[in-house]
Amino acid sequence: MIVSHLEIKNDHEIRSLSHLLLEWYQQHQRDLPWRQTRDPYAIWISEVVLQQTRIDQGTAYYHRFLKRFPRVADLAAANLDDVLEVWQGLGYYSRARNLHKAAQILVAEFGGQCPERYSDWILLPGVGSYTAAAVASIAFGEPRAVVDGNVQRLLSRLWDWEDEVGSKASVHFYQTTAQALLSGHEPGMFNQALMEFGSQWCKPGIPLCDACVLRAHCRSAERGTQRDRPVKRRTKAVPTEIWAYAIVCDPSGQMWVRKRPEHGIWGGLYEFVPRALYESSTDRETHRISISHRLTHKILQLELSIFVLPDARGWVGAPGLICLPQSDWSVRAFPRPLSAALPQIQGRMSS
DNA sequence: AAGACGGGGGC
DNA sequence: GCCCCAGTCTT
Repeated sequence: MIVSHLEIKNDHEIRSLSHLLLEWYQQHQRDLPWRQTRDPYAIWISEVVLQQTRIDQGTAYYHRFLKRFPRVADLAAANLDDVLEVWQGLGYYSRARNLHKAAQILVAEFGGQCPERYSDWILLPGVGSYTAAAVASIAFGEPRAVVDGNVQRLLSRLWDWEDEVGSKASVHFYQTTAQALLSGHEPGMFNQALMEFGSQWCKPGIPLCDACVLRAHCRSAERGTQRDRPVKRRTKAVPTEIWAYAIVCDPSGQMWVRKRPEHGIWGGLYEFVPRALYESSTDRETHRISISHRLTHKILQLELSIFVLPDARGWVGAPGLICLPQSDWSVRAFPRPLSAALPQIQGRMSS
């Protein structure tokens, strides 16, 4: 007979674990901005900002986003370019596009109100099982367990779970185990306790096992397998691509740019003129800037060739290109490595 | 099940 | 240089 993994720890131990966790949380929880509100919109924004993003990096964006778009209706009514401008530099720009679209859906189909239930949240673009569970539990008390990277790490160690993250069995294990632990507790608080503990104590690499209140319940600590949990697929080699751009500009600060397509890398952001669109030119490049930029799945070797013309508008560009005065640079969202190069480009334009 | 999708920080 | 981060969507 197959024994459920939950039976490896009995009901009593499950209750003991969750109780210890909540006690730990009362002592160690951090004072984070989104813990000061019950506004589902603000909590939703915080969850999306924090997807695959460290709290230290995301916090400023959370404040900036809410200040610029305080309510659902403000976000829905905004231009996508303005939303992306606020999101600039944070990465995973589909999050901003999906937030914008979701806000418009809420206005059109939910009367401009945030839904309460997981089953409604999960319907929105950019809201997956984690975010739907987080908002429904934290803002509305729905007993729906969250499973994020912190929770996976913690649970994989407590049970010394050896299946690869992402496998069907693992998805089921993490979800049902977190849900069992949640049972009988205040959902929003418990979910945050679970994540906080994973983040602050059950860390990647070397966790704080010597001072861990759950140590007596941890199969991984018992076996010494902490470093190998959770089990992840081996990372593949990251290929390099060369992206060549022409900076077609003039001393007054005008510069040709174009908006990238909505889908794919840096979707909806602005970039310079692809070198291929300018290669018919007989102009000589005046400067060259090389930038290596590492993404998760590829390394971009950016080659920026600067062409300073007497008057940039004198060039007949290609379809889709626009000539931007310098005063408009800051209101267009550029990918990080390109925006970082702007000051250097500006320096070369006038010299 | 695997890959695309950013950028930054820790060691 | 490698890992990971309050993940989601597409193929």
